[in-house]
Formats: sequence, structure tokens, C-alpha cells
Amino acid sequence: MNYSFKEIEEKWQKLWEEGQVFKAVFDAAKPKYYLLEMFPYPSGKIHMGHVRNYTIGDVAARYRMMRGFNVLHPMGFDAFGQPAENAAIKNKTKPDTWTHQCIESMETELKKMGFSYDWAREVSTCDSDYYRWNQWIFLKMFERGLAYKKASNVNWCPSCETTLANEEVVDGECWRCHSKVEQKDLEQWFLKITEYKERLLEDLFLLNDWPERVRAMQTNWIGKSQGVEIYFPLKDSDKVIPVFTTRADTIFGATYVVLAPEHPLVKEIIKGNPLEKTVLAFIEKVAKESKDVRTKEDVKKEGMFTGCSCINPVNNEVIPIWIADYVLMEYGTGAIMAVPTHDQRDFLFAKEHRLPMRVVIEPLGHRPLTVEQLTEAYESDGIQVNSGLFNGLPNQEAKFKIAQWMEEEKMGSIKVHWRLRDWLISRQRYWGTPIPMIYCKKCGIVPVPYKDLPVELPKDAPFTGEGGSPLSKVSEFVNVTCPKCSAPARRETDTMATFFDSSWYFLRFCSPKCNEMPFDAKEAKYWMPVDQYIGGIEHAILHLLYSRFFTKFFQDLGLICFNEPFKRLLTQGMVLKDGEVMSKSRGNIVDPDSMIQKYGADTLRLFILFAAPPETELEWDDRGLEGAFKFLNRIWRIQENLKEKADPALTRALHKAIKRVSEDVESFKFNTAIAGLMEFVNTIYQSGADKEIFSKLIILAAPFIPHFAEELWQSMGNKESIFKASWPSYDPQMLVEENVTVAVQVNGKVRSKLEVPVDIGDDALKDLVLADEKLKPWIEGHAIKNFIVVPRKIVNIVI
RNA sequence: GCGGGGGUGGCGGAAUGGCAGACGCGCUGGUCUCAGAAGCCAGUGUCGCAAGACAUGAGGGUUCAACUCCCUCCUCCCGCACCA
Repeated sequence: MNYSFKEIEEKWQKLWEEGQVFKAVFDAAKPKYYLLEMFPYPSGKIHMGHVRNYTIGDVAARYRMMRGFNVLHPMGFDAFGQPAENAAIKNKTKPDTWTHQCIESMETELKKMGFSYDWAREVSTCDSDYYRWNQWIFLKMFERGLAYKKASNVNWCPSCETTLANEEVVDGECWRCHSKVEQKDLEQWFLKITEYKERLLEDLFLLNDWPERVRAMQTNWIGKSQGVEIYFPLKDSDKVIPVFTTRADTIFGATYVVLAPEHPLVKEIIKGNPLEKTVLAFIEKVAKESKDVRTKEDVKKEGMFTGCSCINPVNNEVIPIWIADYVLMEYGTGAIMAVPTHDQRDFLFAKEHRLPMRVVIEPLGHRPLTVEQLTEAYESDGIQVNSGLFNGLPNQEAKFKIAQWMEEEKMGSIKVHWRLRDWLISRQRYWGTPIPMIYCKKCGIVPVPYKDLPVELPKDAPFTGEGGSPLSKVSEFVNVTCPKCSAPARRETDTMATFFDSSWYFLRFCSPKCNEMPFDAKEAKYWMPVDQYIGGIEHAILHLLYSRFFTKFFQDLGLICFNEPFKRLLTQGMVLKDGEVMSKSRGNIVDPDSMIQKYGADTLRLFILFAAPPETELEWDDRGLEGAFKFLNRIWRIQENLKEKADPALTRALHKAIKRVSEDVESFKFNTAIAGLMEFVNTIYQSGADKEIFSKLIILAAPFIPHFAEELWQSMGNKESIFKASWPSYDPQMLVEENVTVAVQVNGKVRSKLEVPVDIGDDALKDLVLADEKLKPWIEGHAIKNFIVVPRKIVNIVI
């Protein structure tokens, strides 16, 4: 007979809720533990990824609870965003209605998994109680010059009909819908994340408990590179072309300069020159090419001579100025010095267009190196040649010396270049936080006064699916009076990117009902930072970088006194089916709800925790799920046959299990923790357990299979929840065995095993080993060269 | 190209430099049963009747002893990238 999971799970979910077992209450006297999983977008249904993420978190939360911590384990919904608008257009409902329905059904599903959330702290970012603080934060940023409006060339998704942040463009495609991203010139709101670039980079070193991968990705994204900005004076003009390079050591080999076609200087310098028309035609042609085409590796690089020249400041050589499609305006200064001998791109381009070359670095083992010998650019280290004062120096040393020299001689200046750009947050969409700004003909851009917050999102905007923000069609929303001069004015109709919402929700959870501020400083001081954050790798840059930025901003406002929001980060692996990510389009989705129906939430949890370590990918396996179910029934049967007094030998096994499970749970090795539980169950299964041993067993199992454990706990006569019980500790004395098995090796190969007292002396052990019949054939007639004893483990005889 | 992480039975996966393959799935045999399912017991890396030999991507090295440390290489996954 299988245990009746359905009944048990429903019963405990109800009792936990009624008893407020997981309510988190501020208590400065108690050590806190803030466990957070990335909150979901309310799509309406949870998927296996959610189940895995939240189960991992739930185990850690329940374990800490039993360890006596005051645990904060909240849940909420990242509820603004485009799917709600799409659904609204399709189903002719309101985004608001659709979203709230989804939240409700998702809550129900999450509750069926038995997660230990403090539901009283639930927040939804689409509630004005929440998003008014987005507006508050935005205004604070505006006051400090960190939110600003700027006209620029921005990413535009034609299908989502909105602008996108750089972080939201992946391989030239919209991260959400995979449409090709276009470029548009628009005036948009930006957040000055670049103001924090140094701190965002430096503080990554503090995050020792983050996965190396995530730190590396953020480092890459911020993209700090040291170099020199070199000034190339134009011939016959007092203008200069600034060029950024990280390879100052190659400057003597710069034989031409290339500008990006859209570089503002180009039109200036070609004015009136015979090539003007052809150059303009080329610029126009390149302008039509997408960045994607221009930067494709296998496409031939196009370019042409501008008819103008400039001077290489280090040797006063007159060198030609070209323009080419592979030079991008976005990077550096939009101009490069070309060193064909030591840069492969320049090499190919120079060959193609028959441009001059000069070797300035020679490999140690191949000197001299001539241009004729080169079949490709020499990009490795070597010794400087043809480099004036710097001849004979190793190039790495020369790199610094040349940079310094150029700075002294005012030929350039040492500069740091950053890849990180400011964060574009305007979205031409409806379902988001209104940007609290007003445009007045007389006063210009006027922030909405704090007392007028929130700027409520009108619930009944017209939804046609046609382009343009629906908000601009709601005249009561758009038409306002200027807060400064009371003249008629217009509201901003763009909304904020939803990543704004999720950049500080972890702080809101500390005091979700706070009315005066985004969060209560005292509560935040107690609960924050998040001790353990868990979520998918897809947020390695976006959400995690933005949240770090916001945290530093709050620190600058004096609202908090820490600089990083998430102390530890765990990125859980994906759930696969047949080696592929579960997805609707592949049709390989396993619905969590149907698995709960069939086996119960505890079995689902157990399987998902046991099948792989949390960080690695997990291959879904129906039979594995059944195995987990079998294990639960096995424990159930032990309980049905409890004895008065169990074999005393089992106590040692119990203490070993306590040690193993505790250590493994502590370090998030849930798969081996469960393996340890299974081993223990196998040990006690035959001879039977008594009450003492069995209660310890179910306490150890409780974080993984909470309903099951709680039911058995209660059936043994306990009145309080098992999660109020304290986690057992082990007695190191109990782990010491009387006898141990020592493997005996001859020349590193196991030839025998001996059961010996644990505290046997080396000499006594040696005597025993030499008397062992099994070893005779191996050692007889050989001289023993060495006799190595590793106490309690191994003996190795070297002959 | 740069950065991060992998490669261990039929499968998921274990192993502070110390008995490779824990635990689970699957499989084989047995037991129970009128029969089946469930349960229970035993076995299960490869080759070999056995003794034993060989096995952690490949090849070297260090060591009494290497999945683990060092070197060379192959390969897979992820991120970034004509980044100047």
C-alpha cells in the first residue's frame, strides 16, 4: 500500500497556513537568515524550472529554521511586462485582470508544493503600493542627475514596438521575442549606471560566494580596458583625430588611420576634396547595413581612402586616413590606428587595399622579421624594433613606457575605456510603471512632486494592438497642469522597463507594507543583505547588475549601510527532457501539477533534489520520480513496524547520518544528503527502528519532504510542528568505530583487507599484515623497500 | 580569439592525494503469489571459468599511492567579441 500523500499534503498546507508557521517577525535578538529565490513572472502556471528553483530554496530555508535562525523567506510577483499586454490584445481582457488571475492561479500552484513562504509579505510589482516607490526612486535619481533624458541612437524591437536596453539585446535580437533589433534615433530616459562602473567592478571581488562564471560575465560586461588615447594631427589643419588603443607598443607600426563612416569628422575633412562624392555614397551605403552585417567575421571588410592624411605623432610620418565599415562609432573614439603587422583585421584590410606595413615587434626566436615573411599578423609578444627610443625593449614593458612618454610629450593621454553604457529604461508600452515626469512648454521637464505619487496607471487604456503607447491615448492621463506654473502640460507616456521593478524588491520584502518609504531602514538593516539568493543564470548580467547598482544608490542615499545586496548566489541548472530544455515549442514539457496529482509534492521535491546537484542541469526521468516515491513508502513502512528498543549498533549509523546530512545540506549538496538518508534507511530497514531513531530520521528528512515528515512527526505524538523542532547534533565520540577495515596494498594494488582495532599501533598493524596468508604469494621472496601506513585507511607495502 | 565550466558504468550521478563507481534508475536471478503488480533477498564497470588483468577524454610527469596535483593535447557546453 502506498502512503496517502494527497490527504497528508492538503492537511499540512492548511495547518501551516492557519498556524502561521512560516511568519517572519523582526527580532533583533535572534540571528536572521534571509533566503530569497528570484520571484516569477506571473504567467499563470509554474513550470519545472520554478519547482526546482523554489524547492532548492525551501530546503535551505527550512533547514535554517530548524537550526534556530529567524528565517525570512518571502515570495511575490514580477507582474508588469509585455506578456500581459499580448494576452490582453488576444483575449480582449485588461492586462490588470489577466495578471491578477495569473497571480492567483500561480499562488495556488506554489502552495501545492508546500513551500515555506511568509505569504503575508507577498508583493506584486503592478500594485500601486509597490510601483509608487519605483517612481519615488526614479525622482531621487533624477534629483541626483542619475536619471536623464537624452536623444540618441537606440535599440528598437519592431515586434515589441519598444526600445530596449543594451543588456536586452542578445546576438542582435530582442531577448524576449527574438526579432531583429533595429536602430532608431529617439529621445529616451536613461539611468546613469556608468556613474557606478568602478564600484560595480571592484565590489565583484567581495562576492566570493558568487559563482565564478557570473562574476566573469559581469566583469566582461562592464569591460574595463586600459590604454592610451593618441592624437593624430590632421595634415594642413589644426584638428586632431583621437584614437583609443590598448596596444601603445605598436604605435610606431601605425601606417594609416581608419574612421568609422559615421564619424562626425569625416564629412568635415572631405569637404571640397575630389573624393567627396564617392565617400558620401559609401557612407550612405554603410549606414543601411545593420551592425550585425558590418561585424560578421566572414564578410569582407569594405573601405575607402578619404583623400586626406594625418600625422603619426611619434615619428611625424604622413599617413592616409581611410574609412571602413568594420570600425564602429560605439567603441572607443570611433577611430582606430591601423597596425597591419600586429593586428589581424588590419592585416587583411591592408593586404586587400595594398596599404603600407612595418614590423615593430619581433618574436624572440625569429629575428629579424620582415613584412614579406608575414602571412598573418604577428600578435604575440616580442622585442621592439623600428620604434625609436624603445628599440630592444620587450613589448609588454614598452607598452607602459611608450604610454608614459606619449603623455609627457602631449601626443596622447593614458585613458581607461569602459564597455558599460547607461541603462535605457523608457518603454513605449502600457503595462509598466509610469515615468513620473511632466512636460511643460514653459518650464520644460518637470518632475511630479513626491506628494502626488503614485502616478497611477489608468486601468482602462484602449487596447488595439496598434503601435504607440496606449497611455498617450488616455487624455485624462496625458493632460495635466504643470506643477510649477500650472499651465497646461503633458505627462510622459512611456513606462519603465520592468527590470527597474525587480532591482529592489528584495528590500521591499523586509517591510512590504511600509507607507513612508520604499522600505523601513530599521527592518532592512536587520534582514539585509540577502544571505542566499537563488535563481537562473539568465539573470547573470541584467537583473543582478541592476540590483547591485540600485543597492549602491540606496547606500549613497544613506538608506542602507551595506554595498552588495546578495551575499551568496546559487544559479540553479535547467531542467531538461531528453537532453533538451523543456519548452512549449519542443512539446517536451512535464507539467508539475500533473506530477503532484500522481505522486504528491514531496515525491516531486525529493526527485528533483536527488537527481542532480543544484547547479547542474537535471535530466527529467519518470522512473527516477517513481524511485523517489518508493523511498517514501519505504520510510512509511519502517514507521509501521517501530520497535520498543532498536539494535544499539544503529545509534552509530544515526550519528553518521546526522553528520553527513547536516554537512551536505549546509553546502547545498542536496543530492548526496539524500543519498546519505537512503543509506541510513537501508541500514535500519531490516532490523527495524525505535522511536528515538525514527524521530531523528524524519527530522533529517523534513526539509526535503516536509508534509510527509510533519505527518509522521505528529503521528508520534508531537504537538508542535517539526519545523519548530531543533536539528539534531551528532556526538563525534559516537562516530569512532571499534574496528576498521584497512586495505592492504602491495605496490599500490589492493591484495587484502584486514579488520583491525581502530587504535592499533603501526607496529602491531605491521605484524598483522605480515602474518596475512593472502599476502604471502605477493611478498614472499621480495625485499620490502617501504611500508606505508595511513592510519585507519590503508597500508601500502613497496617491494 | 578572450573568459567561465565540463568529459567517470547502459543512464542520473559519488569520491579532504589513500580500496574508483556511494546513492538511485535500469537490468539479471531468486522469494512471495493461482497469476501479475508491489514488497523482500542476491547480483550487476570491462575482459576472463578462475587466478587475475584492464578501466575516470588522449598522452606525458610528480608520488609509496592520482578522477583528484603539474605539463601537452583533444572535445563538449556557456558567456563575450572585427573591443581597436
